[in-house]
Amino acid sequence: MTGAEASLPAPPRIDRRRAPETAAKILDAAESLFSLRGFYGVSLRDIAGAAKVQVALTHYHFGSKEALFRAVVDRRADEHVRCLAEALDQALTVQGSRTERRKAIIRAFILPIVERTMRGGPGWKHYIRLMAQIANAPQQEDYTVPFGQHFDDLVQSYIAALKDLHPDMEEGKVYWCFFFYQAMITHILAESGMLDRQSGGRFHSSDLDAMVEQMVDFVSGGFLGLGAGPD
Amino acid sequence: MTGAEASLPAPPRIDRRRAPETAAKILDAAESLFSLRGFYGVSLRDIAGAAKVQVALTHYHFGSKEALFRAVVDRRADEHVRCLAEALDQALTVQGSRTERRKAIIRAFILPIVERTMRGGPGWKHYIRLMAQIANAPQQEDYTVPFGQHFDDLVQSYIAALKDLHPDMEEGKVYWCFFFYQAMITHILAESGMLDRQSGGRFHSSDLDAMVEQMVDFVSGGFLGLGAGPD
DNA sequence: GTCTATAATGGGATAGAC
DNA sequence: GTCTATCCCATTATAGAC
Repeated sequence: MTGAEASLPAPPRIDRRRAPETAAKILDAAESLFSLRGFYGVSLRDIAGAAKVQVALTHYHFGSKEALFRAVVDRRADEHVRCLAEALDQALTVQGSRTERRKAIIRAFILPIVERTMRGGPGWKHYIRLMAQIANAPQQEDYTVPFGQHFDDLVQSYIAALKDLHPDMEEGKVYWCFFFYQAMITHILAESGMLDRQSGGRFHSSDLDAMVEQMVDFVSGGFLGLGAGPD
Repeated sequence: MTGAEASLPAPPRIDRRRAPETAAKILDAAESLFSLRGFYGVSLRDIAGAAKVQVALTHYHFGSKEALFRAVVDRRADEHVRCLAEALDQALTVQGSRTERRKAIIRAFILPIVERTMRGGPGWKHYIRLMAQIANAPQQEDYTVPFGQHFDDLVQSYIAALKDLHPDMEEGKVYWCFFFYQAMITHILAESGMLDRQSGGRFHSSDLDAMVEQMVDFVSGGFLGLGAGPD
């Protein structure tokens, strides 16, 4: 494959540093593979192979497998969190009935994620799937730590907004509602294909646009089921 | 426990096979470890170490790592599925308003699982967590196959019951509701600790008894949000 | 600073002892 | 039929070439 490397006149240091993008290629490959098979299901060889670089370059650029995993999360985390925070801010300006305002907050949590999954390019799609997988990991595996740091305080502001909107609800029930909502999102974004199988192919969990409004209505109804008062 | 087997006059092939329980010990250890770290996150050495048997015995008794994983699932799958089927049958005998009947079906899906998790002993707890982890695995990883086989047709009967109860709902919306419900359950049973962190320890996702009724009310409300008609 | 060659360990699986 | 000693390869990590 590397045939004809016979005559090499004098290429001094012509393309020294031909790897400004090596680290990015490794990150892209790691993001994609980790999101599909999890931290343990992917080896550095798999990642290096997909990125078409030497195995040990993963080590050179990131230090260890766990550090690489963290780097994958960190690359997009700031934008991810900031974007959700902005969506919440905007939702809080919505006027209307309590149901309308509740749905606005609910939608503000799922829509930025779905938007990035569907229209942010493959990298974002993989990143979101990876987030879902981290959130699903039982207990506090070492590698899941970065996710909690970036995310949990943002969730607090969503819950606070929903508490303000429902002073009549028991505080605990607001927590349960949002917890159930997050659980739905987490599972769905992991793209397990469950709906696809069980509906015999008639509906697809990857039809995220169609899903968002169903989900908003379902969760809003769930709040009513747990005691949210009338408009 | 089986102490005092001293005087055995003529034990021809008496304790040949002193390992009737070796396989069970391996299964128990595998069940526990797989449920915590997934298929890839556990090595046969880990399992053998936890079971206090030689590494290669896992191979002797089960043939391969993947076959062992299947064996773990298969051991309890029949009882698991049968128990859910019975719960559905019983729920369908409930009389009352449509909301009451809907909640009965919803409860019949989560309650048998929670019962086994909480009061079926550690083995069941680990098994349920393992089921959740399989359901969360993206796409069709090889090792996830057994789960789908055992489970999907059972889900069909739940969906059919809910369709019967809601002839006024669009068929697709019933699918979405049940899909959302399953997603919630799946994530929660994986025990991610998300609620525990985000509520500052005030509520625990491991308080399953407290959770069941919240969940039933939430999901029932979700059906209303997606167009289920009045009682 | 960037990459290649190589080490040291842990992985699943097997051949043969009892 | 049950278990032990061993194999070969994949894995992460490092030491040193450019």
